[in-house]
Amino acid sequence: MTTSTGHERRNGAETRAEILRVALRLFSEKGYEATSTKDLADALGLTKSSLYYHFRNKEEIVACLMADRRHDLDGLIEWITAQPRTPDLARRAVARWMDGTTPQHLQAMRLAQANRPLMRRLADGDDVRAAFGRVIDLLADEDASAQDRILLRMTFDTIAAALLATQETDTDPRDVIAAARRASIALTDAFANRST
Amino acid sequence: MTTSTGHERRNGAETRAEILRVALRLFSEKGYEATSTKDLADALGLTKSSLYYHFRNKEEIVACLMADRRHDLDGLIEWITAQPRTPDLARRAVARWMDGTTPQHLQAMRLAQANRPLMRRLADGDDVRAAFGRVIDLLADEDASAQDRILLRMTFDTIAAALLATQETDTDPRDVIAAARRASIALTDAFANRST
DNA sequence: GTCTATACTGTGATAGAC
DNA sequence: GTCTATCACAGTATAGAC
Repeated sequence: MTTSTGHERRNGAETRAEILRVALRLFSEKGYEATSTKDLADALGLTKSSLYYHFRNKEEIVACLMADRRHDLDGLIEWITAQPRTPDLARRAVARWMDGTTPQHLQAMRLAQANRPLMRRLADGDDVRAAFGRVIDLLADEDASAQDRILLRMTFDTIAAALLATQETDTDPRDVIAAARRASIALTDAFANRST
Repeated sequence: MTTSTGHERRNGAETRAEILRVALRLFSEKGYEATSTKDLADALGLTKSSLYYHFRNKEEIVACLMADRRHDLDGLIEWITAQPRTPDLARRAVARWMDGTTPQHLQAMRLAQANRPLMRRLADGDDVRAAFGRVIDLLADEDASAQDRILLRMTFDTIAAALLATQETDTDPRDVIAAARRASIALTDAFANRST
C-alpha cells in the first residue's frame, strides 16, 4: 500500500502482521501465560500500550492466529457434505485432512494444544472442536457407539496425537506428519472393522 | 494418624489432602491459570496466606497432584527392564500400561494436558515425558527410524489422544479408556508391521 | 492514524502478629 | 496454623503527544 520501505515507522498492516509473527514465536517458546504483553512489546520495539492499539486485548492476538485452521475445517465440512456417501467416505475424508496439513500448521496447533483453557475462552461456542463434532456426525452412522465416535475422532486427531508424542523434542515436522498419516491409516482400518 | 473426625478444625495432613482434592477439581473445571489462589482459598474457607503455609507456591500444589502417575511410570520401566526381550515385548508393555489406567487417572491427565507450559516448569528435567522417552528407548530397536519412534510413543499415548478427542464433551471415562485400548491395539499392529 | 505516559485492578507471594 | 498487611508485577483502560 505505501511506498515507504523504512523500518523506523511501520504502517498499520505491517505492524499488525509483525506482531502476529513474533507473538506466535514467543507464545510457542515460552507459553502464552508466561509471555507478558511487555515481553512481546519489548521484542517488537514497542510499548505495551501500542499493542492495545492494534489488538483489543492479549487474547485477540491468539484468536487471529487461529483463524486459518478453522477456515480449513469449514472447507472440509463443505467437501464432506458434497461427497457421495460411499462406505469409504471416512477414509477419504481423513486422507484429505492429513494431506492439507503443512509443517506451518503444526506450530499453531502446538500453541492451541498448550493453552486449552484459553482456547475455550476464545471459542465461545464456535470453535474448532465443535466443528470437528460436526465432521464426526456427518461420517458416523446414527447407531455408532460412543466408542466408535471417539475412535473416529482420534483418526482425525492423529496429527495432534503425534504432536503430543513429540512435545519437548525437536523432531522434524515432516516426520511428525508422516507418523500421523501412518497412525491414521491404522485407525481407519480399526474403525472400518468395528462390527465385522 | 489422629483419631479426630471433626470437621470444624482440621489438622495439617487433613487440610493438605483437602486442598489437593479441591484444587484438582477447580483446576480441572476452570483451568490452572484461571483459578486464582483466592478462588481456591475461598472454596476451602481459608485465606490465600494459609495455602502458603501448606505449599511453597501455587505450582507445588500441581506437582503433588502429578506425583502418582510418575510413580506408575517408574514401575513400568522397572517391569520392562526385567522382562525377556521377546518380539512382542512392546505389545505386552502397552497392554500393561493401558490396564493400569483407571478413570481416576484421567482427570489428572486432563489437567496435565491442559497446562503444558506449567508442566514443563514443574518437571525440571525429570518429568513424565522424559520417562516415556526411556520406555521408547527400551522398546525400540537401535536402528528404528524417527517415524517408528513417534508411532511407538503414540501407541502408549492413546489414552492422552482419546482424552484429546473427547475434550469439552462429557464422555463416560470407561468409553474413553476402551476406545484408547482399541486404538493402541491398532497402532501396535501398525508398528509391528513397519518393515515387513 | 500511530504510538506513549500514566493510572487502575487483581494476582502470586512474603513478613510478621496472634 | 491462620490471619492482616503489604509487595511487585500482570493485564487493561484512557488521555493525549506526534
